Amino acid sequence: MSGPTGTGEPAAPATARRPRRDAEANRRRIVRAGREVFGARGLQATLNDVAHHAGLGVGTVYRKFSDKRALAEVVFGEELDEIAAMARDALDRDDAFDALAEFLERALARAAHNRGLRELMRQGVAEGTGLARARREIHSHCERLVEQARDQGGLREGVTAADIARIAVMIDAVMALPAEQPAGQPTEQPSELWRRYLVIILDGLRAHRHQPPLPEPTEARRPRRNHPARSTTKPSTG
Amino acid sequence: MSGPTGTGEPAAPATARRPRRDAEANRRRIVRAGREVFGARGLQATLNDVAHHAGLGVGTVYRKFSDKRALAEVVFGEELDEIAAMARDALDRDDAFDALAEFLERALARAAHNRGLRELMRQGVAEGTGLARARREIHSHCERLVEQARDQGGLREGVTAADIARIAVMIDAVMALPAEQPAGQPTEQPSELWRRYLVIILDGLRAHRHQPPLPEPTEARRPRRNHPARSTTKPSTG
DNA sequence: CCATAAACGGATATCGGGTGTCCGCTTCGT
DNA sequence: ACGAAGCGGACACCCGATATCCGTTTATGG
Repeated sequence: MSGPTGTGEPAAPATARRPRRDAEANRRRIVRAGREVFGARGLQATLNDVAHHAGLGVGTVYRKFSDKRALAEVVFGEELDEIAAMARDALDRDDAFDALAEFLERALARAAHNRGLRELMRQGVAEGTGLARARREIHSHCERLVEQARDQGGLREGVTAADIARIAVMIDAVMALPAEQPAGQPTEQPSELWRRYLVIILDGLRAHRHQPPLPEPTEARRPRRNHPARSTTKPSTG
Repeated sequence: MSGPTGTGEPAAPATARRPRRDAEANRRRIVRAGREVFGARGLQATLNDVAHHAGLGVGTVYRKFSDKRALAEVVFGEELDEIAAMARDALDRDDAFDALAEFLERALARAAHNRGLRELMRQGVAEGTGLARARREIHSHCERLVEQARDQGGLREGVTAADIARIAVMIDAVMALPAEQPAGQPTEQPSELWRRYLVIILDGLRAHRHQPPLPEPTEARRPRRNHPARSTTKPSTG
């Protein structure tokens, strides 16, 4: 991430004096705390929260990261890079549809435990940051995966990489749900309910005999059409 | 919130003096403005906003509705009642799956133009309000619809009314997306993209030959299991 | 071991925006 | 026309996030 250093820290002179050992360690502690706090409480956690969680003073945090955005950029940059790696791995699989499905499952499982990451993806990522780079990498891997899956005949006609991103958004929405507990157990562990809907959606994404084309290839054209929610395999006798 | 009257206004004595004509008219204007403003800008719009939009002073609004919640309750009560009516209508159709699909489509089309309504559904509805009543009515209609659709063999095994609600939440999530415009037109009309995903999900909801059971019937049990995202009709040669 | 610069801590000033009140003015209704 | 009911909207209040400032502590190397 050198060259276009857009990470948020004040640039040091080329002939940089080596910083104090403990200062470097603290920086790492802050990033770690950031990951934990943002993960658990979301982006709305304050840098004060992060500082306290790291066992450090607010001042220290603000000296190393000009503001919350700067820290978030580092924290979620790492996170996104790991997800990009998952996508890269998926490219090696034989069955592209399965690869896509498993990638989604792995990436979303990661997101399920990381509220901040989910919020970040929802509100989008500023161009020119390391985040944007990782996001782009993920997207391009997905494009290739989608293409392969379609060539292999496993994927419904008309599905694009953009769809994959939006499916992630949808699944994310059910993760964000209040998580009602029907009866007893006070355990507040993250619900696994989202997997249920991933299965449903993946089944809707598979190639079948006589599927009608999906509406709205990718833009918001043509508000014409009467029953856009009517689709495949009607239970008709035919 | 005494007795069943839970609408939010300060209760008047039983022998109520008829209010001034203009006062009543203003109340209606406020509700109308509330519907428009909350619909367009979401729940975070202030009562000041609503007042201004209604062409009235803030004081007037606060005299009639103690706070934003009170107004929202009236505004979205009406809205939810209309959706409940849609669900009731659906019960008359012959094919229950189609009825369900069309209900979803109609209700979501409504939601697509009403940001406030969507926000409200996302964050849930306080028990004891008129909203909760309407929500319950919708839910129970959905239950019947789901039951019928399953009996008719059109619906995948294990789908419940709660799923329907969560599907609405998922679709809502794509409505909330920033709505990127790929090229030219500056028109900011509400995207119809969500229909695409409704189709996909409905296809995943239809009964097919040899579908495996959905994971997690309704609660968050069993974190065991290795590939929960693997499902139907593998492109296997069989 | 001391001197000194670097790093730290955290109390606190600042800011911003939503909320809801208050009271002088206007309008309705009789 | 007169009093009560209703209205308007400036503004005081509140709350929480942000970021600074400076006295104190600590690493480092001479």
